[in-house]
Amino acid sequence: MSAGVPLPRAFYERPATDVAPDLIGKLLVHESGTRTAGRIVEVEAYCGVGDPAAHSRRGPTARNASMFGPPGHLYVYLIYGLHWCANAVCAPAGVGDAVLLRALEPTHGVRHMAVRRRVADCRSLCSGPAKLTQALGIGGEHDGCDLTSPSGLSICDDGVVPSDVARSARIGISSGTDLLWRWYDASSAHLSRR
DNA sequence: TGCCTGATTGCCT
DNA sequence: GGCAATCAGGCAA
Repeated sequence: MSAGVPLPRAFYERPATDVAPDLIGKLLVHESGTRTAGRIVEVEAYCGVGDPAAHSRRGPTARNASMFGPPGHLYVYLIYGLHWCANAVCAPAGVGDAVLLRALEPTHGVRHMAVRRRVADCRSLCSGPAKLTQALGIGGEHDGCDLTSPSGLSICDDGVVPSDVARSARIGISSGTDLLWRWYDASSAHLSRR
């Protein structure tokens, strides 16, 4: 089963609100001896300075540096002291746009994901932003890695087109909830749903 | 220097 | 449904 080819950097060099809906249906792939991958079924856009809910709203810091770096790279951060979350950096360097990957439908290495997650239910493997990073073995060491290279972490297009993309307000934030910047595949059984 | 909060999850009642 | 786990960034003193 092919995982397709990595998306080119030009794909990411647009506002996060344009990139986010186009990421639904793509594959997040991690080549680390064994391949683990999943189809993206839920994302949220965070738009740099001006977005009250974005980490980048107050400009670059040591933590969010990669969010202000060139597009097509990964921004990984630690939340609540114990959970890693992964974002695809968008727009030209210096803007601070990123798309949070919130849920995947497991496609490759499901058994390996189950071991990392310590759960058997397929729907619990990647149905949340911190769950998918644990399932794919993503951590702080992957902050800033290039998603357009086929080795390591990448986001690929295998030609599959999502059938039913819907949008809503973002989840888990206290401001900016009036913006409909969450996109998801309404036909998927692997959403984070809360 | 110290306190508070957070793009979450999972266990307990 | 409620809440603890656990820590770095951001801001007040």
